[in-house]
Amino acid sequence: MSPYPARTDRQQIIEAALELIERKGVENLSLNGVAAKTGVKTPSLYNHISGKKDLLRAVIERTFRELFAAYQPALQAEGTSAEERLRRVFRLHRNYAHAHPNAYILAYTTCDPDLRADPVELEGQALALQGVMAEISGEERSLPALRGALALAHGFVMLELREQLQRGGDLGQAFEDSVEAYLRGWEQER
Amino acid sequence: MSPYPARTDRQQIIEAALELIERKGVENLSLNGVAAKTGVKTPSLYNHISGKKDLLRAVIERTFRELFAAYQPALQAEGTSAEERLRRVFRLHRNYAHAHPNAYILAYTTCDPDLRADPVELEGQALALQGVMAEISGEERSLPALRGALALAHGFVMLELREQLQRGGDLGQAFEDSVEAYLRGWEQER
DNA sequence: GTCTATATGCCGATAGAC
DNA sequence: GTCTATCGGCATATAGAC
Repeated sequence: MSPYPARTDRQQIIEAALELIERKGVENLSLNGVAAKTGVKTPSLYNHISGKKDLLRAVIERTFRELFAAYQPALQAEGTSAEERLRRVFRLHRNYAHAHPNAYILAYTTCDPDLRADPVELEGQALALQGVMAEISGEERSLPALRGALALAHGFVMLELREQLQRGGDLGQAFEDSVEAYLRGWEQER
Repeated sequence: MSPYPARTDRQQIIEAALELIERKGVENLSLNGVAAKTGVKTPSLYNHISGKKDLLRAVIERTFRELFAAYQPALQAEGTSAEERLRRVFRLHRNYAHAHPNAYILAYTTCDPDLRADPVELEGQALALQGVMAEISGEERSLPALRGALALAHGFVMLELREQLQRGGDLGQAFEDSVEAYLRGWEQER
C-alpha cells in the first residue's frame, strides 16, 4: 500500500483550474496555483495531467460540453416553434457566457492550435441546431443561416463581456431583438 | 552631446511589437523580443515606454485607430444607399481582421481592464455608424440595430479566425448574406 | 538615450526517495 | 500517488556608467 493516500484526481484538478481561470483569467493561471487550490504540491499534478497544455485542453473541452448540455432543454422543448426553440438556445448560450465569462472567452478565443477543441465533439451539436434552423430558412440555406446566427450571438456576448458594446437600454432585450431581426431576415424567401 | 545617438522612438517600438504579435500571438510577446526586433537592448525600451502594459495599451489604441480609418472610404462614399455604405463598412471590418488577425483579437478580447481602449476614441466612430444605420432602421431603433450588426460582424470574424465556424461554401459570401439578412430584418417596421 | 550588469521572481518540468 | 529538492529558463524591471 502506498504511504500516501490518493487525494486527488483529474476531475478535481480541472475544476480547480476552471475556478482559478474564472477568478483571475487564463493568463494568470499557473500550475502552482492549481496545485495549491487542489491541496497538493505542484509536481503531483503530473500524475494526472501531462502538462499545462493538456490541462487547458481538458478545461476547454469541458466548457464546450457544459455549454452544449445547457442547450438541451431548449432543443427538446415540446410544442414550440422552431423560431422559439432557436431563441431559447441563444438565450441559454448568452446566459452560459455570462455565468462563466472567462471560461467562455478561453474556449472561444484561444490562439494555440494545440488547444482546439475536438471538432467531432462539436459536430453533433451543430447538426442538431442546423436541423432546427432548416425549419425556418429551408434545408438549403440552413447552414449559412445558422453560421450567421451563432456569429451574432457569439459576437454580442463577446462585446458585452468586454464592455465594448455601446450602453443604453436593456442589453438582454437588445440581444433578443437582434436575434429576432436576423431570423426574420432569413425567413423571407429573398 | 550624448555618446549614444537616438536610434529609436515610441513609434518604432509599437510597430515592432505589432509585428511580433501578428507573427506569434500576444501571449508570446516579450520586451526582450521587442528590444531585439527594434535593434536595442531591453532596458532602453524604458526610455520610451513605462512598462509592458503601457506598450500593449498603445498597440491596442493604434489597432482601433487603424480599423476605424479603414472604414472611412465606405462612410464617405457618395451616391450610395445607406445599406450599401453599411455593407461596405462591414466588409472593410472583416478585411481588416483578416489582414491583422492577432492584433484584432488582442484589441477586442483583452481581459485586463488597464488595457481597455479609450472610450472617447471610439465614440466618434460609433456616432458616424449610428447615423448611417438611422437611415435604415429609423432614428429610434438605430442604436440597438447597430449594436447587433457590429456583434454579427465581429462574431463572424472571430469564429472564422479561430476556425470555429463550420466550413462549406464561400465564407465571404456567407458573411455578406448574413449581414444582408440582418439588415433586411431591421428594415421591416416590425 | 543607450549601454552592461544585475536584482528578483515565477514558471514549467524532472529526479528520486518514500 | 505524493513528497522534497532542484534545474534551467525567461520574464519585467532597476542601478549606474558613459
